[in-house]
Amino acid sequence: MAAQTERVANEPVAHEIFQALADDTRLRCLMLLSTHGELCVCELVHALELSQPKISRHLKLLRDAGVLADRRERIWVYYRIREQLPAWIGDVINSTWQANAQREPFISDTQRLATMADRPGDRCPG
Amino acid sequence: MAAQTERVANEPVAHEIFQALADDTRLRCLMLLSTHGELCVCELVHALELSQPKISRHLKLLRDAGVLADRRERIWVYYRIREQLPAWIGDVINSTWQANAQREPFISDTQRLATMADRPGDRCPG
DNA sequence: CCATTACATTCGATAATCCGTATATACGAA
DNA sequence: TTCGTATATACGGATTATCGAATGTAATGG
Repeated sequence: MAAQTERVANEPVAHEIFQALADDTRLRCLMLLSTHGELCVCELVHALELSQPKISRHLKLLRDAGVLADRRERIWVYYRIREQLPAWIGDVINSTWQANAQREPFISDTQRLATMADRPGDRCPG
Repeated sequence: MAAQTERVANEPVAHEIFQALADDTRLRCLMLLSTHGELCVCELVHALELSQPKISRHLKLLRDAGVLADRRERIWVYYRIREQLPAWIGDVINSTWQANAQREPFISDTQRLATMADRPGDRCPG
């Protein structure tokens, strides 16, 4: 009798996926995540040079759209591309990365992330 | 001295492409065009069962985004996916079609197009 | 307890998007 | 020229997106 309210995690509707990718900030986050596996909010804030609330809002939207998953570890929240993401969406993300990784703003985002000091994941900070 | 106003048809920015695909009507048009090569406005109006101004507006947006090209033949205007479209965008469109062709509303759109009477391209109408 | 750091959310304003309706334009036939 | 069909555009209103600034919450350490 809960058929109406049951949440079966339907396949996402295509145009809603594209809407999730249709923003510069979200796409920049996604591009970094597509090659770095997992990143916490503060790493994305640093790499994109944008305000923390702005990044946070966009990550939430990507999570609600079913594209990202998150995980808290100590004080950090790590976002990643959802493992159960339909294959075609993964293909779209990968095609986009392949074709745009060498263009701005993705080059600079990648570089700023690479040269970021005191990243949470770093071992043996001392 | 016209460097500022020169139009070099730059590679489109990724998030702008996704924005063009981020609408149900536009995506439905694009899915039909991805398998039918060329369709005129009235065929899309029939297949999608939407108003002509609505279809027309969305086609214009896709053309302005660099995704579609158009061609007039007699009283009809045929739209098609632009040949010079960057490969990755073609890949995105094809992935989307492969993964969604068997879902609504794309099934019904395809069927209504197939059963449309008096299509402009038809030869020997008598 | 308090302070700090990381992250999330709310609020209010601005801007962008989308639509229906009405009208304009283009072409071909008579 | 006048009409009919096909397509494009303009207008106005409703909805939705996005943002900066401020505030709220969660975890850690002292």
